[in-house]
Amino acid sequence: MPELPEVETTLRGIAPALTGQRIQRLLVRDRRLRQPVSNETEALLPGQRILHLHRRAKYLLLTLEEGAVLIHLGMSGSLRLTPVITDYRKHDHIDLLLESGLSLRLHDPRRFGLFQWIPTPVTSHPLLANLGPEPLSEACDGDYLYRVARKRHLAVKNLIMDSRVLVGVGNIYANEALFLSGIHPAQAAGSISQARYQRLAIAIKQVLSAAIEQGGTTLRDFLREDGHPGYFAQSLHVYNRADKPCHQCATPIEVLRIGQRSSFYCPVCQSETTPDCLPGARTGMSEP
DNA sequence: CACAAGACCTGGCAGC
DNA sequence: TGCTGCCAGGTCTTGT
Repeated sequence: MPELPEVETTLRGIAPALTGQRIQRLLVRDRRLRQPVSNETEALLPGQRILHLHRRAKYLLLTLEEGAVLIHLGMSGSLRLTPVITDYRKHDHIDLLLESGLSLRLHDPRRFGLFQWIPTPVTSHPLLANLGPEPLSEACDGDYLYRVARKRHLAVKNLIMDSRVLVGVGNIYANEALFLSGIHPAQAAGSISQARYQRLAIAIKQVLSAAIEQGGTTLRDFLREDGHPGYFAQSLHVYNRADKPCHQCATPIEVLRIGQRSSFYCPVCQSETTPDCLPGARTGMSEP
């Protein structure tokens, strides 16, 4: 599943093949994505040079001579480079053919992804204008989280998954970061101490960084098949581990619905009475 | 304004 | 074996 680390890994993987390349042709086999691929997109891409690529939240941005291409992988999307555009599979919706002969191909079974030309400056685009800070940036720290959580009553898990507050933290990493910082996912955001938010900020960075490092696995995958589950699963402490023993205290992991999403937690390590110092003993990634 | 729930879509899987 | 129904994921939209 494309979470931030996978998007970052994808970016690093495709950037060398795309940077500086001129787009020869855009082939749209199925325009029905989260937003239909616009006529503008089809008209404006061919002939333009890709100046550079970067990531914002889970969006990939290809900066062109005029405007940019905004790509999102949704829940099931993947990008890969292919030398042959005639050999395509089901759900290979888009091919962006480059002058090198390689093609950037979007594969997305559930079609929640996005592939759209947008004008510059991209930061004023509605989809990008209201995004919170990057979790790996200095702007994301305990003081910031504590500040935005003041007087908020929603579950802390929902707070850190709100893209206006913080981008890139999906369900898996929200669960993991809350475990590492000893916070119950349903606890009201405004009731959590500043010290605990310091731990949470560190845990978010830690879990995302670790996953990006393991992205090497994904990197190899996305050039061939779409790299599916399992690649980071070995490192997960709570996600998808209902009834299995907590890596820290052996208590069975519990599951709860918060904001329509499965939330996994250890009832002992993640309770309001868990002292701030207890999970601190964790080295981060105790081996399963 | 804050928050919750719904919608979108398909593949995979459990249960019959 | 095939059918039904549920679930997963991210984020925008709608409802309370």
